[in-house]
Amino acid sequence: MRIATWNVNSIRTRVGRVTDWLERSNCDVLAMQEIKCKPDQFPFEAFEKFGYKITMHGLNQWNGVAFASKIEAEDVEIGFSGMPTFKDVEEARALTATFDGVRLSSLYIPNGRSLEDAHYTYKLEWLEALAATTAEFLEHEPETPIALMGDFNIAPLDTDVWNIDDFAGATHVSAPERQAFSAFEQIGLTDVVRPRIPQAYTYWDYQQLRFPKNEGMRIDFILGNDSFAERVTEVSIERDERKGEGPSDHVPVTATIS
DNA sequence: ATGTCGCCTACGAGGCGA
Repeated sequence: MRIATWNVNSIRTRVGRVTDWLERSNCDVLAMQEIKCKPDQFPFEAFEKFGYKITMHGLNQWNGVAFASKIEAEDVEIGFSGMPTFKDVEEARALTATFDGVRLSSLYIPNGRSLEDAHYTYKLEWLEALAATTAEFLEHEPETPIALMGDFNIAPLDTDVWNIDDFAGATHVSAPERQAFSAFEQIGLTDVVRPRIPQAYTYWDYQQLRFPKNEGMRIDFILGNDSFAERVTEVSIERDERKGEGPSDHVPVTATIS
């Protein structure tokens, strides 16, 4: 089974590129983030044409997460237990389902905006709650293979950004964010891509020629428990998907499991 | 060069979020 995660930055704008990639990539389950639409706006037919079923959660023009899969999604869960709200508003940032016995989450972690912003506190709380709920799940079902997949909006290592000196005082690299990220490792999840691809970016800002200059960030991850990680046979970061006409600012990250 | 993109409202262009 080949799975992938991709922040598509609007599925309505990107539908052609996403279905083109699915057709070429032999992907069984794609976790998408930032679909940026409500259910009545989602281009279901384009995916159905290529044999993919859509499971989605979108509330408005912001955020939004989904799966496109050749495999039936079972036990679908919107959000997660204890998921924080922002100013009492629930956001469309988490969707979980089981595919052939593998439990996968599509996650769009809050950006944080700046270290002084209320969204930064929200980001840290959101990550802490996700780790707590995941830890509880793993205690009850350690044998179930699971993976948290998505745009974490955190660069865990200094080498995950093009120049760490440019990130002084910025989000994505702060100690609290990195600590929140490492909490997933403490509860038994590991990044299944990094051991096989030690250095690569998954995101390049549209601004300031970041991609031509290869000034990117590694912020999209697949974190699996042991039951998942031991089945991984191959991974990739689809850098070519940042090229050409109308790309997302993120590229797909994939894992093949036996 | 603040070298971009995509959403919204509401019909032109500005505001917001990333």
